[in-house]
Amino acid sequence: MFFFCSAIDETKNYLYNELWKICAGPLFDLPKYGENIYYFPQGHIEHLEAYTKDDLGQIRPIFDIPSKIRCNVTDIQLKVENNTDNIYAKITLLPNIAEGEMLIPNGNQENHNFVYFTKVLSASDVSMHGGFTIFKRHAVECLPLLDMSQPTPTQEIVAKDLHGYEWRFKHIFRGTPQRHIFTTGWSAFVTAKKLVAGDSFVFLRGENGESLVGTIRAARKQSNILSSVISKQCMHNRIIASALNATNTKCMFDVFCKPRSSQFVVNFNKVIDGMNNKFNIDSKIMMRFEGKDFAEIRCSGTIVKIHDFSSYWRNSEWRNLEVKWDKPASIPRPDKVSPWEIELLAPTSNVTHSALLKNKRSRPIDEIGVSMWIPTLTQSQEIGQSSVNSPENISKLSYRDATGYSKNSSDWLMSNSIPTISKSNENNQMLMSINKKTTTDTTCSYKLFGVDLVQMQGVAIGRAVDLTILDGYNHLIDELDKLFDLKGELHTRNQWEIVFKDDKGDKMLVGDDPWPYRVLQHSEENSNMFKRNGQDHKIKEQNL
Amino acid sequence: MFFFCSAIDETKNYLYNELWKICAGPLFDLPKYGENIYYFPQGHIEHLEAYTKDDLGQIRPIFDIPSKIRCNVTDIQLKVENNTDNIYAKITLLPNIAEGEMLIPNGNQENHNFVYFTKVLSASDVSMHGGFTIFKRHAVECLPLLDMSQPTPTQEIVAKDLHGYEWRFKHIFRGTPQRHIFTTGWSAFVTAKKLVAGDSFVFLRGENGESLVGTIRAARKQSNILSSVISKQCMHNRIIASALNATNTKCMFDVFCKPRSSQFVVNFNKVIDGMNNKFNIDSKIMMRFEGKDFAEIRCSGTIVKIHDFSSYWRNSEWRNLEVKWDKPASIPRPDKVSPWEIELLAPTSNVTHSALLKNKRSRPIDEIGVSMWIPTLTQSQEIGQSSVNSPENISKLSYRDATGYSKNSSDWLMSNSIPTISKSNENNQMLMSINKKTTTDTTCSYKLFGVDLVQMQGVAIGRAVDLTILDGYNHLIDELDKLFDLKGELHTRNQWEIVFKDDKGDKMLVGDDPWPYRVLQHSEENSNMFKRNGQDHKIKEQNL
DNA sequence: TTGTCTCCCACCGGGAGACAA
DNA sequence: TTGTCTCCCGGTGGGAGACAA
Repeated sequence: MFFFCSAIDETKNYLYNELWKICAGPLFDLPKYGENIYYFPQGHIEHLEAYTKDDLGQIRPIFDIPSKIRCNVTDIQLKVENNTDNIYAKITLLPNIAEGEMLIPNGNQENHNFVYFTKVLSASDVSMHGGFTIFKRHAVECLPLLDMSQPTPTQEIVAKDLHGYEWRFKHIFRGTPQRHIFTTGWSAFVTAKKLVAGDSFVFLRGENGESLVGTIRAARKQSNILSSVISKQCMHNRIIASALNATNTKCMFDVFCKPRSSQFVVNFNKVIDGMNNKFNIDSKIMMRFEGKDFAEIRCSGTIVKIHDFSSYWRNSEWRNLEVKWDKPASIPRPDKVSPWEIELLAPTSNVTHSALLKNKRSRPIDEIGVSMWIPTLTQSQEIGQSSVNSPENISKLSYRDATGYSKNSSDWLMSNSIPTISKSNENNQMLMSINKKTTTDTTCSYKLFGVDLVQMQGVAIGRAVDLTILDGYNHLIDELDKLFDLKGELHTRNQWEIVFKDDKGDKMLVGDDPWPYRVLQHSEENSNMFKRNGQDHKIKEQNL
Repeated sequence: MFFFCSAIDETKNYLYNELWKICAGPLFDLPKYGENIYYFPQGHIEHLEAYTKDDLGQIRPIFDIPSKIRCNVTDIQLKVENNTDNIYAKITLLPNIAEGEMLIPNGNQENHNFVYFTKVLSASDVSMHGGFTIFKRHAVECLPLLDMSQPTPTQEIVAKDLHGYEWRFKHIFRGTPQRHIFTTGWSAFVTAKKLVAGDSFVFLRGENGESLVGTIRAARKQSNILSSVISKQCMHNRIIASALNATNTKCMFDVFCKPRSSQFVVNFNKVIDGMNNKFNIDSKIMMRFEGKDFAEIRCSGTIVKIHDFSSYWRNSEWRNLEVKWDKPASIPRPDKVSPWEIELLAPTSNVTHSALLKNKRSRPIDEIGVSMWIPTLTQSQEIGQSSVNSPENISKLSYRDATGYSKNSSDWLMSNSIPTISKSNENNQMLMSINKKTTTDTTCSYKLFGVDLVQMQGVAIGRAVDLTILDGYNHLIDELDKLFDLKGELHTRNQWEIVFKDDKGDKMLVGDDPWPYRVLQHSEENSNMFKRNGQDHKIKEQNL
């Protein structure tokens, strides 16, 4: 059976959204409310065709509709299929008549803290006998603390899934050597969710103690083949009708997007930037993919053909570049890509420079291949019975990628036109200042990603903030507030200002530029995801 | 999940079709190849709406399309949903331009024999402990004989379902008192098919020993809600597009029909006849429904309103009659019906007569209410160890309905314009003659439905044929052949002719008129269906 | 630290007759 | 004849430590 059903509304709190985004993976580009996007009917058809078994061949659109339609996002609903736990987004699009962005209602996007972990399930985890082994780190950081004075400490974990259905797990600390295990309740979960080894389990715990669980299936065969009643022809008609309607009447219409499938709703600027790139035959390009265990992998290739227009869509840029990939890969890769999906690799510094000037979002890449974040956890991570909720216990989780290249932060910084942190200038200092407004230029500086020194009001305090684990300005401010025990004063911004300053002295106020949307993703040596973000165990002490 | 999938082709033998028809129930009017029908887009929308959860309210069709479209049936495929066992028919329709019937390829519709039973499952049948109790009659007549010399006779029954999947049941005769039980394998079947008490189990056994099993769900909540991705709007568009296309281009199109839902493909003559009826306010009418346990029940009512046209469809006769039912019923009944769904009850004999003249398909009804076939099984039905495959053992299964009114045969006979067998003339003689062609008018006559005398070549032999258990002429000829041990001579028709003759001496040759399509259905005191048709135990001896 | 194995035993569910409707 | 009950017992599967990677 193949049911779509919206999740129960009560569950759609911030945790629900966070879980949804974790399940969607880091490469899924969820648009924001009010965002200016391009809708590609051609990509929409391609998207839906992935879910039909009957291949009737390419159907020529009857009507002369544009290959892309500029729209504003007027609604986003994060949903989940009832029986498969597959997630999808219902996105409402309004074709925009006038240029420019919509006025976005500045919803009070409250800042919530949570912790989460994901684990790729082992054969034992899904085996008939026994339960689910929780990594010690995950248990310590994401589960309520057990009463270790007991001989075999036990508690019941209650967590809802995306449907709002409640699951109960017995969390026990036993065995020789001792370990954290989910026993009673786990088997039912595995059976109900039809989990197999290689699938992933996601556990989230919010600041109020509320817990959510989710699943991410390993890239297996697409099991959601649509009913034959809903023919390919019908889907085509539906899409063409929507697109026609959109261009003619400028009425809102809904599209349904699934992660790990054709992304036919793309940010307007991203499309424009991508098309501005001068791709030629033999251009070297790079594209990001989701590899095994949700790690982002980058593949380089060469453009071998450029289709000026599709046979059926006039002047379509959708997958108009044919690419030959440099190396074979275990993941499926398309041979035709769209300009905005890839980055141009500059063969000469000359071209690199022009590309940088033309497209501020592109950046030079030092090394092509897997560029994963390797966590360098300190020994102090072992948390004992002591309270972890005081500023004194706040410490740093330092992540550094294999190349020393601060990927996520550079994305963010580059969008602010601040010089790139890359291998070539990894020793530059990037300062973030929190200045008391009454005072002048005494700054506290933060060592970002283990690169910079840390000061506050001129006093070096040797603490760092990992931007990669933060989701936005409010979150950052929260962290800083807690870091210095400012008791919320930073939030009001009456007494403090937060300034970013690079090594050349250029400054920018926090909030001047949008925090880029991204689902953070850290891959570890065993490729399990881990995110550290919560209230109780948020930031741990680091000895400098 | 909600998958449609065509059954494996190998299973689509005659038994598959018979099982499908049994599951569809007696009221489902499956069209025939080449049949002239009316397609009602309005009814199609209503049909599909029954499977959508979102009620967006009535959507006004944009285009001006006719409320009914005359078509020929060019293909019929009997299908089954993969996970629910719900059956549906894919019917290909060709809008007909010229009047008249299509030339129907006279496919060699081979005559096959089979036996079957259905049982409404008791709480014990689906309970955790134990198996499925088979009624003794069903076991004796439909299952291979057990070796009763054993202390606990046992055999394995292997049967395929509509998907071609093979199920194995241990058939054992045990207990005190002894009874036939399916044990091993039954529980798995119940679990897999998600059967609950009240659902029905169907077992079919063909002449070659092949067995099929099926399920009929009790009228429960419709569980097949379509995906929200497939919106109501999309379905409407699809139907309107199909209908538009049909009227404009005269191209073939497919529709999917489900039993026990709006019948939007209706025989052309049935529609015309229905519309020819002069329905007025306060007209008394009768309509057939499927009651509990698939028994046909008849409900009488009064027309309280006639809509001359629908708001959205011009001159639509679809459900244009509003009915107030005389008595409350446990089954859901529509308050709006279409003329061809109901029969006009004549308040005066005058009107009755005119109705009969106008519409040869209508007939007077003696009694409103349940008119079920009550089997009058003879004691000789107890089959022992003796061979049952010889003509000597052939006997009669006599069915007679509660009113003495030979329902099925009268349908058939009336369509041949031979005087009605009804309560008023139940003592009339209806003769079927098998004449050796070389001889003249010495006839053998058969007592039909226990009314007539039996002769052959002028010799009374006191045997009868129950037309209600036969599916066509070939089947009839088979039975007669076996009845008189003619060793296939009847089939060649070289030496014999088969003639129907009524009490006024009117004759008709067998084969002159199409055997009416019908799924035979006999309801018993416990309302379980039973059909007696097989080879091994086909017709049993009757002492006259 | 964590994956896998095997052992153990409680419990579930299939299969039987008892008994009554 | 057939529906329901209870009893019985064997297999399954959840839960435990052992042990190795």
